[in-house]
Formats: sequence, C-alpha cells, structure tokens
Amino acid sequence: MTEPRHSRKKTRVTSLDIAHRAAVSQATVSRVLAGSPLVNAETKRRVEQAVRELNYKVDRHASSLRTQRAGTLALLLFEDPTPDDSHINPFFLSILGSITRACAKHGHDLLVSFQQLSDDWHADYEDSMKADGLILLGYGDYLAYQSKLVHLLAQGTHFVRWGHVLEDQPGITIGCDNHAGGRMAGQHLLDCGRRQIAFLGDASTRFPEFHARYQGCEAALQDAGLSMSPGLQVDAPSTEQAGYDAAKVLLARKRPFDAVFAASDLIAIGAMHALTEAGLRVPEDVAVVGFDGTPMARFSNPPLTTVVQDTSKAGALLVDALLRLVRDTPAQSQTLQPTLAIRASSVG
Amino acid sequence: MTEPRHSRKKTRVTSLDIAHRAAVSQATVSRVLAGSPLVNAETKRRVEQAVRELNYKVDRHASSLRTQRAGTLALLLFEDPTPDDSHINPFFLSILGSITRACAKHGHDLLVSFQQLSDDWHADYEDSMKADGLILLGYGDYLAYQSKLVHLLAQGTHFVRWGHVLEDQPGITIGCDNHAGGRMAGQHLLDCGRRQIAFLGDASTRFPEFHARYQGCEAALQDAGLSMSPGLQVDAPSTEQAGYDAAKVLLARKRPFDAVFAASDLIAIGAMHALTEAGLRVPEDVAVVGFDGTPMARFSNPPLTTVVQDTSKAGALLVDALLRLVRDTPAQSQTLQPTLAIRASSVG
DNA sequence: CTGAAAGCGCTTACAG
DNA sequence: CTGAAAGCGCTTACAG
Repeated sequence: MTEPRHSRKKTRVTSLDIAHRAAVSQATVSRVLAGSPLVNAETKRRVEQAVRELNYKVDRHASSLRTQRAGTLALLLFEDPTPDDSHINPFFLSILGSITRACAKHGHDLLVSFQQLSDDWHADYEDSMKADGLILLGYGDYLAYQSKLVHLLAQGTHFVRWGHVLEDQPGITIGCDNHAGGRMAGQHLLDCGRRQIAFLGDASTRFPEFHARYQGCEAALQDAGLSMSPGLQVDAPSTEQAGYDAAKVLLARKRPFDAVFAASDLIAIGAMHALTEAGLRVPEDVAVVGFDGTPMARFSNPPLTTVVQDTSKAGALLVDALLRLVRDTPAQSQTLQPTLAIRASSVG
Repeated sequence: MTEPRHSRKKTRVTSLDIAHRAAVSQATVSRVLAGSPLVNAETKRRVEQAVRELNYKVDRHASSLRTQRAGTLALLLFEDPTPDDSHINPFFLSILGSITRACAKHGHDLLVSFQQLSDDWHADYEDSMKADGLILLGYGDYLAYQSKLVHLLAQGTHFVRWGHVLEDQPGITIGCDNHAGGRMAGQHLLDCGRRQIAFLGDASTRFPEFHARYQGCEAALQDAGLSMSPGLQVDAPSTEQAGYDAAKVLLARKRPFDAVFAASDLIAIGAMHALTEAGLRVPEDVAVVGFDGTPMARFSNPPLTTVVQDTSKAGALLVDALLRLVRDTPAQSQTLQPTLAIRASSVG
C-alpha cells in the first residue's frame, strides 16, 4: 500500500512566475495580492488570472519574514494533572471550536498545544515569530501560574487568558461572571424548595472561578436567610471521576442534604452517578445543578440543569482582545453573563 | 483595565547579536543551533551561553524560508452539517489530543482548522508553506470527499486521513478494524443472551466505517445461525440527538428487540435516553453497546459497554505516517484492533 | 573547525 | 500607476 508514484516533487510557483506570465514586475504581483489600491484594474485582472492558472499561493514564511507578522495565534491549553488526553475538559474544547472559527474569520491561523502546567511555557511561540500572540486556556491552581503570567507580561508577550476576572490580574482576562452564575444556581435550588445545598468542587481562593461560584450560591442562600454548610462542601477538580469520588465522600459524612451544586458539569455527572449508585433518586431525593453548559449535560441521565457559559462568544472575545493587543489598540478584560438551563436533574 | 504601559515593543534578538556577543560569525551561531557536529566544544559553549543570556529564539520564518520546510503539520477536522461548534465529536477530540502530543514529540507544531465539508479545502496550507502536510479527520459522506482526496493526491500534497481502510483508497489511511469491532459487539450481545439486535447508524456504503460495524455484527450473528433484521436498523449520524431520534423511530416501529448496537457512543447515549423515556430498562429490557470508547461512555447512566478505539495510538500513527510522507520515506495504511469495554448497559 | 557570501520569496519605501 | 532595489533572518555550500 506504499504510494511511490505520488511522491513527485512540486515545483514551487513564486510571484516571479506570476510576474512573467502577467508581463508585469514582481512588485506589482505583490501589490495585487496585498489588495493594494494603486494598481490599474486591467493589470490587476491579468495578475489574478495568472495566479489562478498557476494556483499560486503567497509563501507565508517569506511574507512573514518581511512584514514581521506571523498571521497566526497560538492556543495553549493546560490542565493540571490530566495525563490522559481523552479527558480534556469538554468546556475548553467548545471554546477551542469557537476560537478556530474566530481566527478563520480574522484571517489568522491557529497553532494549538496542550501542555501540562508543569511544562515549559513556550513563551517562545512569540519569540520565534511562530505566533503573534497567545491564548491561555485552562483551569488549574491559580497561584501556580500567576507568576508565569507576570513573566509573560514582563517579556512583552501578547496574551489573553480565559479565567476568572479579578481586579489585580496581570494582563487581560475574559471570563464568566461566576458569582452571578453561582447565585442563579442557588436561587434556582431555593425555588425548587431545597434548603441543604452541598457544593462539590474546590472552594478556596486558589481556584478563583470555583470559589466565586460557591460564593454566588451562598449569596443567594443568605438573601433567603440561609447559608451553606462547610460540612457539605467537598473539594474536587473538574473531572467526572473527581465528582464521583467527591460525592462518595459527601455521602460518607452522613449529613443530610437535598441538593448538590457542582462546580462543573463533569463533576455533576460523576456525582449523579455516585448518588444513583447509593440508591438516591435525582431529583426526588437530591436535586443536582452543574456549571458550564457542556453538550453532555443535555444527554446525561437525568438531563442536567446547568449554568451555561456562552463558549461561542467567549472564543470570539478572546480572539478579538488578542488581536487588539497585537495591533496595539486598547483592549480590556471582560465578563460574560451566564444563563441557566433548567432540566430534569433539578425539577422532577 | 487597559494595559498601555506594557505595550513596549520588543527589540528582536537575531543570530547576529548572538554572534557579536560570543565573538564568532553568524554562520557559527546557526551551526550551533542546528546542532552541527562541526563546532568546537568551547565555541559551542560560548554561543549557547549568549543564546541563554539574550533569550534568543531562531526565527521560524527565516529558517523555513531558507530550508523550505515549515516544521508544522495541519489538522483539518471536518464534519458534515454540524453548525454548532460545541458538538464536535469527542472521539475526534481525543485523537486531537494525542496528535498534539505526537507532534510535540517530533518537534513539529500543529495548525488546526475545523471545517465544514462544504468549505474550501485549504489544500493551500501546503501550497503556502504553512504546513508540510495535512491530517484529515472526520466522519462524513464518503463519496462527497473521495474526489477531493484524489485532487489532493494529484497536486502532490502530503496527507493522511483517519477513516475506514479500504483497498482502493486514494492516499494513506489509518483506521480502526471496524468489522472486528462490530463482531465483538455482536458476539458480546449474543453471549448476553440477546437475539434481536437493532442497529442505529447509517449502514450504507456511503459511510464505510458504520457499514463495516454493521457487517461485523451481522457476521457474529450469522456464525450463530442468526441474522440482523433490516427492520431493526435506523440511519443516524454520530450525534446524541440523532441517536435519540433514531431510537424513537425504532420504538415507533413496534418490532420487538432486546439489544441495540449503536454505531457510536454518542448515538448510544442518545438512544439510551429515548429508551428510558419510553419506560424500557437498560439493560434488563434492552442491552446497549456503543462504539468509540469515549470518556463519557464511562459516566453515562448506566455506564456504556462500548468498542474502544485506541485514540492515543491513532494520533501517533497518523503523525508518524505523515512525517514519513513528508520525508519521502515509505509509509502505509494501517488498521488498529479495537477492544471491548464491558459495562452495565449490557450486563445487569 | 570557521567565516564570507549567496539566496530562500516576499514587501515596501523610493523614484519616476 | 509601475519598476528596480534593498532587506527581513536565517542555512548551507564553498574556501580556507
């Protein structure tokens, strides 16, 4: 099944070939391809025809070398200790999808790299001119990479990140209003008549987004004169396995609860599993609400009520902000408002 | 929240700066960075020190322009009519993860693009020197892009695809032994005492992988003197919604069945939903088996028995084969053996 | 082992 | 509106 007969070398078509064929100078070819307005219409037509006939494409490297712009953005997706490729958070993959689309829309290419937080941080994507800027995606220990962000800034690297928006954040961040999302979840559970709400997910300031979700939920309870019980909170990173394990821990404590607010959909789905296994019914015995609005939430069993983040807007905003930075136009951090999708996991 | 104070332009460090600092010629710097053996150890040390001190990175475009190699591969993920980014098949995302890793291992970067089958096919990734070769990923109507593959080959473009391996396939394909996988699923359901197996997923030759899965299952039944009933097959592309809808159609036919073999995990999960909604118990009334081995199969409710494709090997093989093509070394199509993960959706 | 020099294929002032 | 020319930052024969 070898394919030797197809290995013929391509002879590269250059702008000089086009120039000859269109009987103009190479400079003019370049002007036409750059869409310069200072070209005679007829000349332009001839050049474009030659380009089509020879299937000419501008050499990206020659062009970038000359202009000092890569026309490419790099996406660095890092996750804590997730050795298994297949467990990449689907929420980030949704954003990845919309980022590729936004890049295409702006005529940029997208380089992707999935890294561990522990890896080298490849700031050299920009140093080596491979990319004009970086998009950073990933949950993880905030403190662990805070210093790396400062370092990137100091180097003058262009980057934006998805994450929790804080005042003292180095650089530009696009993120969800996690507090508002948490409040929605809490309010909804209250509306469903629940009073003892467990929270699954890290709720320390080291994980700012989860922490804000927790606090938002608590705020809703406090408005109703209630509060979250620390005994009903269990740490968990955003995986199904962690959600499953955390729910087990919660159950083992034998404290009564009638609802679970999970810091992510993955955690929620893992938790529903553990609850079901323990003979509890969702939502009759325990109502469950997730966070993210991933596609799988719609098809879990029962379908999961969840706080939806608009990934498609997220991707567009990330790319927009980064391109502004690259072009030296003012850009700023932004917060997206989430919405609540109510499904059977909370309302029978 | 604007960040004007950080917009200072970086002054690019070039190999000439390194040369000055290390008191050697620019050519020698280049030799050191290329790992040439013809450099004095002491000279090499001085250069490397200067490189470190100035945080120098080779300019990718200058290097690629000179060598005529991009050092980059491009991944084109296309799916039929999937307007919503978020519904990208998780199976492909798993492969994407392992492809990024394989690329990194070989010192290559990865450019990604998610396209509709209907879009232009961007063979120009290679024409414009942006990438040395293409990896094609996606289910879809076989006939619809068969001709595009032929076109790519004719242009001398380097590419590999993930898909069903057929004899008369243009180019190189890495894929799963879908027939063997289908047979495993069928045999397992027989072992579970099931006799009337429904198949959800397109089973025509236009969708070769699904078709082979169907035939593999049928082969298992025939070995047992049984056969698949055409009345128990319903077409469906690989989405949860399609699986849900297909199961509804199946139920509406009111023909008895005691098992469902779904052509993909997504279809299976959607189908389990519809079955549960109709008051059927999985696996007591209907055993369900999926295909792919996606992470969500482990956490569906009940956990899904599924034919597992080794995505991590898949990514490695795709990248290996493509790099061979790029380097003009013989490469060939390959088939991966799937395995069966038995879970509660088929065995009570 | 090292340096001087050519050249990869563009873009963009500069002249006209 | 168009062309001649310089130069982006490398790599790699060619000489020594």
